[in-house]
Amino acid sequence: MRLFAHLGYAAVSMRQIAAEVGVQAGALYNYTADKQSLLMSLMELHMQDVLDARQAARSEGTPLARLESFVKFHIGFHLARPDALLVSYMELRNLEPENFAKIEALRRDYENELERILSDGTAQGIFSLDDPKIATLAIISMLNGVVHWFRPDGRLEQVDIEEIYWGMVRRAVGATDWSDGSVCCLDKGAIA
Amino acid sequence: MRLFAHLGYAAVSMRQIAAEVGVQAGALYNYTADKQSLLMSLMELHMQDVLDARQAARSEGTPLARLESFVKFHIGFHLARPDALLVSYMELRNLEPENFAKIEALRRDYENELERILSDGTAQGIFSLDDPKIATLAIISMLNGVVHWFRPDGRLEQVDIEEIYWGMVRRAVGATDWSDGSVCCLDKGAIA
DNA sequence: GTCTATAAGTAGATAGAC
DNA sequence: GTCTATCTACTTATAGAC
Repeated sequence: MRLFAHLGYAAVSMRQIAAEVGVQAGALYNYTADKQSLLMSLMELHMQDVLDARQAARSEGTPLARLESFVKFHIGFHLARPDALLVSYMELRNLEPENFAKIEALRRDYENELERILSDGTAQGIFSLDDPKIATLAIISMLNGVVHWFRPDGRLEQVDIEEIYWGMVRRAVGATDWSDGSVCCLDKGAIA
Repeated sequence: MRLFAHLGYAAVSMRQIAAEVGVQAGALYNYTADKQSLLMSLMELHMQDVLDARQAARSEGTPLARLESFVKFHIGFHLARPDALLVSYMELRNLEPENFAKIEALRRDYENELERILSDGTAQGIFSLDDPKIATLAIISMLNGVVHWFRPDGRLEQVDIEEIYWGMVRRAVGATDWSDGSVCCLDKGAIA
């Protein structure tokens, strides 16, 4: 996973992988049918990991509370697995069509929760979104970007990063009902 | 550029590139010293393209106006060149160190404008951002995500997409002074 | 279950004819 | 300036000894 994340699937040879785990190339084939299966296993296990962890963490509540839970979960979960996130989003094009379809389905399951939250919140007038579908993709992209700059020994702790991103997402969706009692995005008339 | 964008630099052979442009592999070496130089040329020309176009389009004004200009420029420019954007952000790891440093410097020049806008707006109290540096990266990530789903023949026009993303960014930065006269992100006391 | 050796194919890059 | 042919190295994957 580390090699695929840093160098890319196509640029990594079975010999490099073997050297990294301390065996010769031939020995790898006792554990995987071929290189493609290895990539697929890594991605499938990770996606199942994400879905299971999210299932355990999700809870009912207002769309705003569910959104906060989702955003902080996504950041926190992937800050602990930056390589897996990089591979999951950058190596999709190296999956054979059948494998691609499976991973895409899992990814969609995961992202559907966010889309549902945004749709619910918009329907209830809690969020102000023109297009919850695109907002879903935009938010996921924004959150995923964290892996490109995050360093475990950097100036920010995980919780700081969760709060910064949560603040931006909360505002981006135009939430009108803030947990701290403040309000957002009223037009002039509403105030006057 | 199309091959690198869809298949990845490492997965594309010089023979494939030659076939795509209608020559034999050997003929390519009349135009590029080697494969790495070809990637570097593509990326460098694109980055210079972005910087030149942005230089021509940028204007003075409030941080909010400058932010709107930047966001819509970024979306519009890259919707016309999705392959170039994909390569610029996904093939950085395939650049040799010296080339990587050059491209990174150009990318930083470009993104520095956004960071400056966010810093200025925060200093003036127009935006509410905890960390303009991270907000810069978050916004760029969000905007770049558009290439993963955009299809020229899809349901949305370029201008629709610009507006949707601009709306999300405008709210994400916590802008208090809206061009249409509405306000955002006042706390309860300010209204009462 | 790991090794060495190797098969069969492809990679980037070059040489020299035309 | 493009071609064919080729060099050298490396690729994935397999075979068979231990």
